[in-house]
Amino acid sequence: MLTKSVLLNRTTSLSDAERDRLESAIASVRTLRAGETAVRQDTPINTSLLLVEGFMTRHVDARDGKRHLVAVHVPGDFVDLHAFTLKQLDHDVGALTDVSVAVFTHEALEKILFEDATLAKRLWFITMLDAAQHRQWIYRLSSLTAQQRVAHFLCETHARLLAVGWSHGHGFPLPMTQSDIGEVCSLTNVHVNRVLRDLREMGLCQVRSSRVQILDIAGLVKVGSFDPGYLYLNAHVAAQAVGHIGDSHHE
Amino acid sequence: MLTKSVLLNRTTSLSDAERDRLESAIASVRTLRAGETAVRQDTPINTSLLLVEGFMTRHVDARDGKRHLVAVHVPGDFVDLHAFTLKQLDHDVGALTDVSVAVFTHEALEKILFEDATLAKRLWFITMLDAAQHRQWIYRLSSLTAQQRVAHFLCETHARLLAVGWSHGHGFPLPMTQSDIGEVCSLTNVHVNRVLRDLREMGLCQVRSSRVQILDIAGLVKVGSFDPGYLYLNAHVAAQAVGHIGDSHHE
DNA sequence: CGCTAGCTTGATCTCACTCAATAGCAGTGG
DNA sequence: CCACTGCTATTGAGTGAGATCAAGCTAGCG
Repeated sequence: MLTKSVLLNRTTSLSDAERDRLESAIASVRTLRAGETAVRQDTPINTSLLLVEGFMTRHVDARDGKRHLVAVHVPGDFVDLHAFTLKQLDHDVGALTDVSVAVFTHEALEKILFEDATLAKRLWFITMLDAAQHRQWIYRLSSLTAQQRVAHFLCETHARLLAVGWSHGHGFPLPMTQSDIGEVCSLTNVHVNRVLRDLREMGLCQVRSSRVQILDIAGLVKVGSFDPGYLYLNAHVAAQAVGHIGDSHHE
Repeated sequence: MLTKSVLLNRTTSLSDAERDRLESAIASVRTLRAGETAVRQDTPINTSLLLVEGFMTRHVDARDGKRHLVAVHVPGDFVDLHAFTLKQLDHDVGALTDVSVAVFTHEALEKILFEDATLAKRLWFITMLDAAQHRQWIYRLSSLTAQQRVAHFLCETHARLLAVGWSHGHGFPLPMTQSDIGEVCSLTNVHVNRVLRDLREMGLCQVRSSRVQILDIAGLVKVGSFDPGYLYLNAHVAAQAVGHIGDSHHE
């Protein structure tokens, strides 16, 4: 089953029994079209979604109609597990591409919480990873320049996709427009464009139509001041994410 | 006991039994001097701290020596409960004032997780509140101007202090320098100074030496586009936080 | 073929930063 | 008591990174 491998990749230390348990808690698998809103702000919900395939976003809408992303989700992410305790969200969840998601009822999660504290702690951990990423996004917005922010975001996304096998070190899918990237880094689409040109001319990476090609990961990491510690990756993936492992070891 | 009332205020829906249970899990109470670092980044820890008295911060250090706050903690906050699952933090925790903190061993928390799933879920919820605040900080940095950011931060802090009885609607303690506020809002101390002057001249609030006096909460809320939904407060406090309850009802 | 969404480049503007100087105030020590 | 130090607050002048405005380009698609 597809979800199984996704769960395996994401939370590496999950035991077989735990994976089985989680998988059997899946109520259904839904698909959404690109652009659809999966969960709307301030709406009571009693399910949480695990992203199986595709990309999703979480974003807050500003009063003036602008929006800002607070998270980009890749396959294997539990996109709104935090709703299990919050019961309603302070932001929207949307599909960036056509996606398929595994639906967990909160009832089923409650059962896990009461019957398998170890697994519950893992789920809690997953939501804490999310918070750690939020903190890094705060750091990115507060302390980095436009060029550094974009580089940092690309490094982060690359690292996370590496962890789930969606990148092999040389490039990865990124189904986002330059305006979308702007909504992550708090930049206008115009300025994102200029920054991407700079990164290209510096020989670091090429970003075009839904795909990022990495030319010099170590350089990109340096420009973005990227340190993957906050992603709590295993050492091997972390090393690869910052370019400390030669590409020749892989594929 | 002091901690009891703090716990009561913060998580309103805690039952007596749960409060007792939590309180009995306290291993010790420590004090720290203003400026001390309670928890250092990337250092393995096996305790979590509940702030009983005083103010604390969580901050990430940038490469260039600058730092940026990712959270300001008020009495009643579980400042590093997230360490229970993460085991080491991606940021520092420091004391803004002299503080006293209740120490919980992760062993004791583990016991709660295994024996009292309902209480464990409340603790999980508390960590999710934290994440919700992180998201709002991202929104603040990305979508608001300097003036709006400062107003928003003041509204947030006021709302949180209202919830724990440290504000009565007209003012509250805020032991932060203008540079500290700058590290929250990603502004220089010089600009924070100008913004505070503006807010004063607009008749909204006065911020001086560790104390904020609120002159027009509704106006401040409006300037900061503040909506306390993300704090998940009870309706009464939320209404008071945005100035929808006349002051005459209180004190 | 025309339409639309996304990408690209140039010119101008502005909000907040930087640099700089002064003032107030608490603590400290002679 | 005053001199001295250090930290915080305040105000002014000049600067710059990124926004805004505007125009043209490219490519997919009905």
